[in-house]
Amino acid sequence: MQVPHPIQPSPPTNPHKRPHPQPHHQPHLHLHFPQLPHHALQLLTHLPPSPSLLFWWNRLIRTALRDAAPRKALNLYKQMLCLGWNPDHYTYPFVLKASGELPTSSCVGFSLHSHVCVNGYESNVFVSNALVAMYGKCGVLGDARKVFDEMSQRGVCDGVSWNSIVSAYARNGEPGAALGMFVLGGEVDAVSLVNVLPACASGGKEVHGYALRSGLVEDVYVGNAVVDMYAKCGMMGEAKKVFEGMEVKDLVTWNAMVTGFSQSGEFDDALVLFEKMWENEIELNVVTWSSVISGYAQRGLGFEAMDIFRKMILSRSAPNVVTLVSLLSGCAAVGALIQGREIHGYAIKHMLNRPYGDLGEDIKVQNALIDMYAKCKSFDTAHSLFNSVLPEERDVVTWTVMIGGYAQHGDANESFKLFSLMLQLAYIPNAFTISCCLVACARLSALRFGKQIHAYVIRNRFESAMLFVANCLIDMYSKCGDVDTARYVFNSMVQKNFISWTSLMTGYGMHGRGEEALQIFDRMQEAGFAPDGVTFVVVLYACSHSGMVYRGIKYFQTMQREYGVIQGAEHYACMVDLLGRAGRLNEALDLIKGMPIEPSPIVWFTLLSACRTHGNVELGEYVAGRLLDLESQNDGSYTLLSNMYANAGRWKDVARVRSLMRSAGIRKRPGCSWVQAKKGTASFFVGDRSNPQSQEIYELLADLIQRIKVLGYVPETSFALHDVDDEEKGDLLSEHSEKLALAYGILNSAPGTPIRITKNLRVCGDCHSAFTFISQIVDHEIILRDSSRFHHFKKGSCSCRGYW
DNA sequence: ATTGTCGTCT
Repeated sequence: MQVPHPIQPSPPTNPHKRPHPQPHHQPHLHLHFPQLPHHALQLLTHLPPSPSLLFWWNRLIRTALRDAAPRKALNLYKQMLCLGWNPDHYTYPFVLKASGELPTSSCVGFSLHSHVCVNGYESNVFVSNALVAMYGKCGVLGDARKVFDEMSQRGVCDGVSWNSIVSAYARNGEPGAALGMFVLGGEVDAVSLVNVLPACASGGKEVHGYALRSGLVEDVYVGNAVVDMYAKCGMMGEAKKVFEGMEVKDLVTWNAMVTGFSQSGEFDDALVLFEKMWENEIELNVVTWSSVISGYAQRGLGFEAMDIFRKMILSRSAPNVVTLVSLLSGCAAVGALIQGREIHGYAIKHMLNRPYGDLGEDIKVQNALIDMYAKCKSFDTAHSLFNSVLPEERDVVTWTVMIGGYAQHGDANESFKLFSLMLQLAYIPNAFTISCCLVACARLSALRFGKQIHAYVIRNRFESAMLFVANCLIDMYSKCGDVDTARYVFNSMVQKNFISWTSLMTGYGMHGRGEEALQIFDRMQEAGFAPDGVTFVVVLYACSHSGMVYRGIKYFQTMQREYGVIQGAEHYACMVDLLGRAGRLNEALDLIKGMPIEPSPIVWFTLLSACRTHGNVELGEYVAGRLLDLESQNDGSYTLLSNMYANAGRWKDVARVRSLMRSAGIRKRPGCSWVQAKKGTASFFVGDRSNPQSQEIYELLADLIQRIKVLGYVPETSFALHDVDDEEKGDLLSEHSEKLALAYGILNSAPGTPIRITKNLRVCGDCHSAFTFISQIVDHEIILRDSSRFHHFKKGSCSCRGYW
């Protein structure tokens, strides 16, 4: 068979096959190399290996690389090996580049390296340079450096070698080493600048200056890298200046600006630029679209992200994995299940299980889908999707999204099961996994499990993520009722950030330890952290839960003047709570009336809650009216109003509210409590008799109530009736979920150990009083967490000192 | 032949 000469290939002809239709915009390609890959491959597979024809294999591999199909390139390489061909020093740089572009493991790279050595090409400078680059992209810095050092010992390093090693350090989070090698390298070209600019985290003014002086800034790659460097440093002013000064801009330049604005919080500017790209009829690529979609998604604007996606499809731009992952995270953020399903359909059709597609890419879409379904509370779909991913294809994110989904939106116990299964199957959790488990612990107040996770963290050093993990531990310990251990974790931190301080302060606030919270507030400022809006919410919350009315007012008054933090609706809500708990209802009302911004439902709700506590029906009715105008679907508002009437003995009004609720189709959320004991977590609804120990529980409860009555406990009948629901029988005082949980806790805990109870709603007043008395006669400290705060009952008193 | 810019998840 006649084979075209390799140097000037003439088109191979096959009369039996019509040429494939070629895109119209590539006429030259069509003329010179029609169907090159297809026919050449056919020829090559039928020819005996010969060095003079190796050219064709190399050419095929290069073509695959140009088509951004590295897996295909590697398959070609495999194929040629199978057919008995020997690669040469031209082949290796291509295949090494291909393996570097695969998002998954370095295994391929290692075996290619061994092929290189076996065939004796490691002394070729091109091959060695490609090896350095490949190891850099696979994140194997040590081997990149080893190859580089061997070259430099032989004295064969060229400019490309230096550029490659700089790039290796820069892209693997070693900016210092990258800059060091850049300085050592001496010879500087455009590529050197492009490689070193990402390492200039705190501004690369010098490199930018050099680019200007040398004229290399004219190179559009260099200009883009400069724009991107400023954008990543948050110096959008500088970025914009460079952008406007660039004579040659390309799509990447625009994209870098759009992303820069979006990531530095100036999303409106990003959108302006995006519009401008439309107007200038710049052909947008997948990066542009993904960038805008991710901008919306990160701001929780899932529906807007969806609109951009539709626009993208209409303009015939092909979404890729990144686009879908961004989009799904937007759907997850707003719980947009329908839209999420739409994306799922799109993914099945266009994205998953493609030939030459990469499994390492597929798993990212799968993870994002699982996350989306879990956050949209479709746990069955999420779990079956999770199960459908083969265990060997799962990665740590697959596990983490599933664990996190259950922890935050579903069954936290399920998180624990998954976590232990994950460890059994020898997957390595990362800081995010740990964080999700700690969220689950906090939700259930599962202190024992939380301590096990803490122990795991100590055994398996989390080095660079330790700050993040420790912050999560502080939160977990606080929410599990052990703020002293939270403090211990805080004290032992080598490095603290804003979140560390805020978390601990929140912890003290929750436990009514306002003095300590305010000490932390002062120490935090001494440590150089300026308080912001969130900090003041925490401060005011701590004051109100500790009865520190005067100081709360003081902070509220000075936060704007002295700290420059503008008062938002959330701060007003805290103040209403603070005044309300102290019984200063009219002052709270005046505060709301004087608000410069529209009062949010939560502000009115807080006042209504205070009206109920203090039995001010007249004001309560007014407040309820305002509240229901704003938000008529919240079961809590109706319950408060009804309880308030019950308190005042106005049973007709109670019935009126109940029927109002019924006609609006609103049901009271049932109270539920759970308790940790030796046997694990047990949960109880009102009048619950499903627990196997039910009989003992009710007997113990009756006994306890008899005994505390002697001590002066009087059942508060107003509360007894407050929860009476026409449909619910047996809603008696003694059957409240928290009382059942307490009895279970006493039955199943060793004397002297604290009993930890969590309730989904606010604790009822009668239970609070009963708990106080019971703590006098049992050998247990009782730690009760309700939806508002913690109550530590000890020897006949409660930590909330009446501010509950 | 080899080194180069922009977008993603927990």
